[in-house]
Order: sequence, then structure tokens, then C-alpha cells
Amino acid sequence: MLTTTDPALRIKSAAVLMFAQRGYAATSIRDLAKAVNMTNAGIYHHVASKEALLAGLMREGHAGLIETTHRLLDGVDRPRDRLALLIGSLTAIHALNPMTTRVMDGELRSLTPGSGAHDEIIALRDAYEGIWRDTIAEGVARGAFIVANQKLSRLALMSMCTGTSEWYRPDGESPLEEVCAEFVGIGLTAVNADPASRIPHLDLSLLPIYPWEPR
Amino acid sequence: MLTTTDPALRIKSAAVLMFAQRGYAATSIRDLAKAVNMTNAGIYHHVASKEALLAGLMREGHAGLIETTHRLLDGVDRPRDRLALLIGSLTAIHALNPMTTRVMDGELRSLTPGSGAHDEIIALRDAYEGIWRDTIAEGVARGAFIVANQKLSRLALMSMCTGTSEWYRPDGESPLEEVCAEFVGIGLTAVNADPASRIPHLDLSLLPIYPWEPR
DNA sequence: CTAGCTACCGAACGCCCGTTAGGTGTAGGA
DNA sequence: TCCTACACCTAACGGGCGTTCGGTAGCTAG
Repeated sequence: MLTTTDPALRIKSAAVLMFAQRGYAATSIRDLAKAVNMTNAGIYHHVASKEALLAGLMREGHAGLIETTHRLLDGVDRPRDRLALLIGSLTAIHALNPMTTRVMDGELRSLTPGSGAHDEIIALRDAYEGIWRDTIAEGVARGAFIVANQKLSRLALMSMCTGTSEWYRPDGESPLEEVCAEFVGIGLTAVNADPASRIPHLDLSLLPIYPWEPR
Repeated sequence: MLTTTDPALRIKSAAVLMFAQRGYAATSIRDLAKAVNMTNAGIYHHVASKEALLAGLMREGHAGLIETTHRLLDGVDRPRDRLALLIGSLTAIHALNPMTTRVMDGELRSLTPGSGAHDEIIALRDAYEGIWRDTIAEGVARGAFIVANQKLSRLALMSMCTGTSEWYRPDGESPLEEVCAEFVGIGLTAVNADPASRIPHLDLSLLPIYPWEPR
């Protein structure tokens, strides 16, 4: 329950929390309504359907991730620096928005296959993965990375980053900067990138905290 | 739908498939019954409840993982070798049993909190994580590993391994041996283990394929 | 031939689901 | 003062849910 006045945002906030914790299928409109002090019918004044609510969260989530990533990488040329920013930002966004990213990463199966929303989210996810794919391919082509299998390396690194939303706690023992630095270090050595030269600084304040992410 | 004659096993097999693909909450007993050519009532001759079915899969899954791990590590003394076996086996078990491991990793939230089953699975999961924790701590204590933060390194590596169940395909471009070798390499360099000495061989045929894992 | 067991089925129980139709109250502008 | 727009409500719809009860068909042992 958030202190925002905008009811649509309060609904999104409660929804992303419950979808992340119990799962979409296990969350009823009535549960959601109770969390924002409405009746089930009241929800439908702000939301077309339960599935449209999920689709909206996932669409805006992915769009924000892609937009932020393009902004961060803009003007960065060296593959090693680009990969460092990809690893750091994906990790940090998962740490800063655990509920939203859990829904983004885990609830694709809850969108009706073949519906426009389903295809749209898949396209967004593929677009994001394409940035990683291209970055690694470019690094290998330029001789900046040496890997046995590009796809394997990418999947290993992305799993490591996305896993962050499952365990990171802001009041835990390791500050976010340390997590990102550690993961960037692991990632760069995993692709045999030059370990000597400086790693570009990642300004965490440039990363999105989704307005509906529960506080 | 499996060709086994044992109906209890056919139910487990269909259940783990549907739980992994749609999620526990989105799978009904009637769906499950249809998949094994029974009526909903017929299921209850073999299973006490829907939740007991999930709990059984998770309990036996974790128990098999822990038992296999202890067997693999038995007699292996050097932390570097132990960690290599942990990484390789966790990766391979996720690749060989994608449905079971997805349920094990993702459906803990579907067990009623405070129920015996819920606490039991948490204890099993903690026991398994303890093996990793102890291995890394021992390696650091003995000077075999150098890490900034033990918990961070463990979580990064385990996320990488468990992610395998989400993307690995037996008919894909990389054979399982390559995946394991690659991940072991990434993991050992992540903890700054001695990169020179030989990595112990992991016999994939020693790893469990759960009898209910769909084929 | 019968008794008992296993493996089911048909029908129903009470409950909860997503969604909708139609109404109510309130706030702000003309 | 009336009007419109918004933000919600009560009540209900058809349907699916997990689960249970009371069977029944088929097999095996005595």
C-alpha cells in the first residue's frame, strides 16, 4: 500500500508486489483490490483486464530497460567497456527493482500465447538480448574477447545478473556498488577481456527505479 | 503422457511438466487428470492433495541433489576440485532435469508457509547451499580462493548454474560437457583459483535423471 | 463362488474466480 | 443550480476450482 494519490499507480504497485511474491496466477483481483482498499469492481475502472495489467507492467518494464541501456551505451565504443556497462546496469536494475524484474523475467508464461501482448513482450526481450549478442560478437570480432561459445557466455552472464533480484537486499552486507563491481569483474574475465585497463564508471543514479516499484 | 505403467509415476511426470511450464497455481487437477487420461477424482487415489504432490516432487528432488552431491564430493579434498564438481554437477543436473529443477527452484512460494512441507524444503535447500558455503569458506581459509565477498561469489555462481534449466536444449549447438567445462572455468577464475592444475573429471552418468522427469 | 483389494468413475459440495451491468456520491466548471 | 466527469460501489453472472462421497469393474486368493 503506497502513499501515492494516483490510484492507477497504487494498483500497479500492489500488483507488481503480489505478482512477484505469489505469482500472477495465484493473485486474484479481489486480493489486489483489498491491498489498495477497493472492491474488485473498482479495479476495473483503472484496468482493462488482469492480463492487460500484467502486460502493461512487463511492457513498460522492458521498454525502460532497453531505453536506459541505449542511453548508457551511447558513445561508448570499446566492447570491453560496453560489456562492463551491460553487466553492471542489468545487475543494478535487478537489485533496485526486484519485484518488477522478477515479474518481467518470470511471468512471460502467464500471457496468453499468440496474443498481441505476448508477442510484443517477446520482441522486447529479444531486442534487449540483441544488445548483448551484438556486443559480444563485436568484441570477439575485434579480438577484445576470447570465448569458446558466445551464446553460452552470454547466457551465463545474464543469469548471474538477473539472479540478483532473488537475493539482493539493500540493507544487506554488500552495497550495490560492490555487487556490480564484483559481477563486472567476473564477467570480463569470463570473456578473457583485457583485465588491465580501467572499467568505465556506472552512475547508478542514471538507472530507472520504476515508479510502481514498491518501496 | 508417458508410457510407464505405474500410474503414480505418470501423474508425477505430467505434474512436473505442467508445474514447470504454466506454474503450480495455473495447473488444475482437472488439467493434470486429462494429461494422464483419468478424471479429477481418479488422481486422488494416488495423491493426498495437490500441495502434497508438489511437496513430494520438491522433497525428492532436493534429496536426490544433496545425495548425489555428497557422493560426488566424497574423498575429494582440495577446495578447487570440490568447487569444480559443485559447479559442474549443479549445471548438469539442471540441464538433464529442466522441469524438475525449475519446479524446485521456483515453486517454493506455492507451499503454504508454516506448513511442515514448506519448512522441510527450506531446510533441504539450506543444507545444499551449506555445501557450497563450506566449500568456499574452506578454500578461502586454505588460501586456495581469493574473493572479495564469499556470499556474493556463491550467489553469482549458483545463479549461473541454475539458469541452465531455462535455456539448455539437448539438441542445441553446445553439448553438455562443453557447457559444464565452460561454467567450471568461469567459476574457478571468479574465485581466483589456481588456473593451472587439472580439473577433476565429472562423470555425467553419475548424476540423477529423476524417474518422473518428462522425456 | 466369494471376499477383498486396487484402480478407477460420476456426481456433487462449497467456494472462489474474472468480469460486467447499473447505480451512487462527490468535486469542479458554466 | 445544473451538468458532466470521475471514482468508486453493490450485486450478480457463468464457470472453474480442490476435494469428497459412494459407487463399480476387474483381478487374485482361498
